[in-house]
Formats: sequence, structure tokens, C-alpha cells
Amino acid sequence: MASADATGGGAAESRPVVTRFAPSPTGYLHIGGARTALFNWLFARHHGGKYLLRIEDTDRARSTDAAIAAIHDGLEWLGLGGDEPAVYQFARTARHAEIAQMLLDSGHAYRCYLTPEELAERRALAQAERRPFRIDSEWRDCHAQGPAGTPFVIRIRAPREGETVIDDLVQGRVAVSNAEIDDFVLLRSDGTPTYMLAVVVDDHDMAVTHVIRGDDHLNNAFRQLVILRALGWPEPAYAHVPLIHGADGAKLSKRHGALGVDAYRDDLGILPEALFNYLLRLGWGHGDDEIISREQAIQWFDIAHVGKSPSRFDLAKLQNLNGHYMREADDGRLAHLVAQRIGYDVDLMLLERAMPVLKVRAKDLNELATGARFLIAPGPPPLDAKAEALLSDEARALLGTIHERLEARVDWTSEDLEATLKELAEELGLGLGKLAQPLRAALTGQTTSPGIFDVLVLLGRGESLARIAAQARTAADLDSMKE
RNA sequence: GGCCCCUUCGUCUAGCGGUCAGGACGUAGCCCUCUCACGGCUAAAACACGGGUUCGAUUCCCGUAGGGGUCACCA
Repeated sequence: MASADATGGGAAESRPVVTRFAPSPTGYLHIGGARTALFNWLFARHHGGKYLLRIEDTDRARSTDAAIAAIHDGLEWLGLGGDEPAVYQFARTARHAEIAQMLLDSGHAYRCYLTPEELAERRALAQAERRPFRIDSEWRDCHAQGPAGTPFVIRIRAPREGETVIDDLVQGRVAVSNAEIDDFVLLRSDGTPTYMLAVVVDDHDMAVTHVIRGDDHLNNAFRQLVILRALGWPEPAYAHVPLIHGADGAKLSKRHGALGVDAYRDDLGILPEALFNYLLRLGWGHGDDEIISREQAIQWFDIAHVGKSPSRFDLAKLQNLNGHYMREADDGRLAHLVAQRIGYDVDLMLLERAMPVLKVRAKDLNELATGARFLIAPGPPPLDAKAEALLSDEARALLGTIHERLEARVDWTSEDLEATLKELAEELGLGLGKLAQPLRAALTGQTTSPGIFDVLVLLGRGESLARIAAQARTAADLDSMKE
């Protein structure tokens, strides 16, 4: 059964690679789901195959159009849209029922008239006696039909002897005794399919060759195999990738903060290429490589190097990566993204011009927007506490001198400004920092900013002079204070 | 609890019988410097534990401990 083929064993090897991402619409694209999608996408791309999408919306209560839209939105943002229009599982219930009937006809399944209440009772009893509960329906070997009109479910007639083995591409060989696999439900009493049936039928009809999904489905794979074998359908190769945990090692949940990729985009100001790279490196590695482009990822990705142990989500590392991608990002694009966050009309051209010196100082779009504030807000900026403290009388007097000197300059280029201020510093016997800091405070309202000459140039002559004047104390001011 | 899976620096990982156990994030220090960043350099930091197998185990096997997953007419 084991195969030397890099794409995995089983009957899958002769068919063209088809993977699929099959989320259930829960309101957003889960960060773990995004990685699963990524792995499926990469695997298909790497092998020149197809990557499909299927929305598991058979749970009507939980599925809303908004939730479905949110998932598509997240996938598109990450560049992980399907190669074909998504399949909606709910639309295929007739097909699912048809297969259930086939299974019934072939004797691989049976009608079970046990009610949910009866089952609950038996479960409770088993619980009380502290023995494992396994459904053992008396209808399994009774070929009679129940009384007409009584509701029934269709259960698989699962083998009880022997064991089932999966050669998982990630987990390796995993064997489970068939005694562990019960006669699970295929078709509910209302005629709708369960997940177990729907997955098998849809994967088959979509010609899926490689099922790459979360570790939490490993146990399901054994059940799905039972159906597959009863049907005599080809078995896909399985790859169960470990889950992503929160920073504390526990399963990722709401209390860990952002769960949906939309939150990383909207709230945390993360770029899609950064999340792509981060998710790729979570659970998968390629030597010492950290910064990996899409193209490179497609070339390098292999299931064999997916780790077997769960990994923890580390926001700091994501942000570091994001900082890297922001520095590489196009200035116009960043200006546009920042303008979007700020929400009101801004000078896009100015923002774009400022971007080279702004973006090296930010690791997400929020910080980028904050850093751009002094440029965007009109007029002299309000002083923060540190800036206020910095602007002593002495410093303000210095600003007066600077203003005087700068006012005489018409050139207003970075080079000229630098020469002028360094000259002044020398004349006064001061370090450049002594001039730059008060200047920075007056110009930006903060004690940190891009290089002071860049700030001066970006703000322009008129605005710069006005801001300096607003904080400067003239010689006359000082004189009047002495009196 | 039954079954299944996992275990290399704090975190993500490289390693696939013999390595000074490598890289990255984070942390600390230094350099660069008008501030903050960027960048560069340096440092501290790991093979969970116990048995085997072997000339030799981080690497292979078995236990222990810890962590995770799963046990629906949910997906």
C-alpha cells in the first residue's frame, strides 16, 4: 500500500491531484482554517493540480449568507480562492440520499428505529456504569422494517473485526481497531445526510485525491473509509495537519483574541503576504528559510515536512514578518491602505511621498497610520507629554533662533536644510541633537519621528515655519518674562 | 474514562546514528545615529524523564510524565 510517489499512496497516485478546502460557515474564516486552505492550495499548485472549495452548509441553522461571504472574502484576501466555483454541500442532499439508498440496497447500511431518547438513555447508563458506550443497534441484524410511518435513520453496517489502517502523509501509519468504529448515522430521520456521508460523496464526486485537513478529523477518516470501502470507491490520500494553539498552548479560542483572518486584516493591520508567510512557517519548515514568497512556497512545499506536533500562534513573529513586508510594499498601496484606515480625505500623494520614511518605523498598518498623523492633521500638532517636557524655555528660545535661520532659506531641500542646521549647531557649540529634538517636538508633537530633515521637507517650508513659530519663544518673549 | 496523536532554546523551526545541536522571532548588550525605527555585530537560551538497541543516541524501540484531538440524527 505504501507508495514511493511523493504525492502519497493509495489509488490516488494515478489520478491528477485534486485538493479541497471545505470550511463550514461559522461567521469568519478561522485562522486555522486559513492555514489548512493554504496547505491545500500549495499542494495542488506544487503538483500542478486543482484546488477546490466546498462550503459545508448542511447545518442550516448555522449557515448564513453573511458567514459564507466572510469566508470567501478572507480566502480572496489571502489569494486562496478556489480554481472553480465553490460547491455548496446543501445543494447536493439528493445525491447524498441516493448514495445512502445504494448502501441500504447493497446491505452495507440498515434502517435503525432507535429514537434519540433511547440512545441518550443507553449512553447515560453506560456512563453510570463507567463503561465505554458504543452504539449496538438491534436493528443491525434484524432485516425487518419498522412499523410504517415510524421515523428511522440509516446507519452504516461497520465491520467489527480486524483493524483499519491509514498511511497518513503527515501522521504516518495509524491503525485503529474496527471495534472502535460504531455504526454511525449516514442519513438522519429527516432524510438529510450527516457530515460523514456528505464528505465522502462530495470528495468522490469532486474527484478529490488528497484530503488535507485538521488533525481533529483523523478519527473521522476511519469512518469515512468504511463508507468508501462499502461503495468500492477509490480512497484518497490523507494528510492530517496538527492544529494551531494559542500562546498558552491551549486550543485556539475566542479568549486568545483574533480568530478570524478579517481581524488580522482590519484590527491588527496585517498584510496578506505577511499572514501567508507566517501561516506557511507554522508547522512547516524549509531549512533556515524564513522569508518565503508565494512562488518559492509553491516550489518548495511538501507535505513530508509538515510537523506532527501542534504549534502555538505567536503574534510577535507575525508582526515582525509584517514589518518586513511593509518595508517591501509599494508606497502607493500603503498610502491607500492608510488613507482607508484614517477614514477622511487625505493627501494621497503626500502620504505616498512620505511612505519610504514612514514604513520602516511601523510593523502594522495601525502604527503606520499613527506615524503619519503629524503629516495629515492640519496645523501645529498637539504636544504629547514627552514633547511638552522637552520644550523648555531654553528649547523654545532655540526654536526662535532656528526659525530665524530657516526663514532665510528658500531652497528647502534636505541637503540644504541639513547644512544650515549643522552650521547653526556648530555656531552655537551644540550637537545636532540639541536642535533636532525641539524641532521634532514642534513639528510633530512627538519626540520620535522620521529623520528631521525628511520631516521638514515633507511638511514644506510654510507649514514647517508655522509649526516652529507656534512653539518658539522669541527674544521679546524672553525679555518680557524677565521683567 | 476509551481510542488516537504529539514532545529540540520562552515561541516557530533545521536535524533524518557520530554536529561546538543551526536559523528566525522575542530578550539583553554593543555599533550606526538628530529621535524612533531599519540595518550590522555579540550574548543568554533547547534535545521532557527512565530504560533498552548500538562502538556511539536528539535521531531507532519500549515505558513514564506532560500536552492535544476525538468519542452526536454538529461539522
